[in-house]
Amino acid sequence: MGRQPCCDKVGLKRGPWTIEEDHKLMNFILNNGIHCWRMVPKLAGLLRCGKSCRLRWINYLRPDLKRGLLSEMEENQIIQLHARLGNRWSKIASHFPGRTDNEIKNHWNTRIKKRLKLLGVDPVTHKPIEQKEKVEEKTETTPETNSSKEQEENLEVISRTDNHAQSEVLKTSDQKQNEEVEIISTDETTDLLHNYEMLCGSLDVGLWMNQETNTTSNSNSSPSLSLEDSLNPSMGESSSIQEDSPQQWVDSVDSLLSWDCFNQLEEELFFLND
DNA sequence: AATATTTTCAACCGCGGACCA
DNA sequence: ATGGTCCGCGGTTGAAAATAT
Repeated sequence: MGRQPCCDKVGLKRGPWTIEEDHKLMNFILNNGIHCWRMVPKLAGLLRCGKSCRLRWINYLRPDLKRGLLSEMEENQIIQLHARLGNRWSKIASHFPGRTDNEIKNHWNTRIKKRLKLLGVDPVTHKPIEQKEKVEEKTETTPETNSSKEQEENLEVISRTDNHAQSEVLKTSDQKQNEEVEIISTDETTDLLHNYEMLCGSLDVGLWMNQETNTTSNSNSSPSLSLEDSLNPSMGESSSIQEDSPQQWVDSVDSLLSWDCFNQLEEELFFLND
């Protein structure tokens, strides 16, 4: 099966999408639905390839996207699912309505990986990391940037959590062997979450929470979700689109297209796609 | 305040599978 | 069975933003 270029790239635009392009794509899809991505840019009057349009729609324009930071509960679920499914981000994302595989993948790579390392858990194998290796890795990956104080803190957390992490991780690594893990039964999920809650319960949550707060509180974006929020994630709802999307373009697009209107059209659109 | 470094995340690339003629 | 086409996925990149010095 020879691979063909997805499109004729000559004359096609690349890079960040403009508000105008977003508007064109949204209008087209809302009016016509999605039948053939390859035709979308031509019909919508965009100088983009179909792939680019698809990605933009799925990761950013879809009205049912749940915006804002992932809650701690969601993070924990991602870890559990990753232990079972590996890097099958689309499968993992399917458990989080309104979240995209790209978003979850990015979150995993930028935050959860670090969090697991901090807990002394290998993010790839979900097995405990030997303490020596951890120190070496820490100095390898972030040479000179880590203060000795930070390293001390890390080691402290690791030593406090290793025992619990080990028992939890050993279980999930066995489960990971199963190739066909399409759907996790409710019982299994509950079981896994219970295990993870036990792990979390033994951690210095305050340290982690502080780090999270520090990294988010300075930004202009909406405040991170409270613990209450994280315990009560609004799975499958897109109610937070307006409140949680401070990105500047949304403000601009709002003037062109009402999100309320979007929400009304949303159902029709997804019925069409079925 | 200026510069350097790190982090984040939107977007791209290329592979492989599904589907169809 | 074969080859062509399209779509979806996962890995990677690089610009912008945030943070540190």
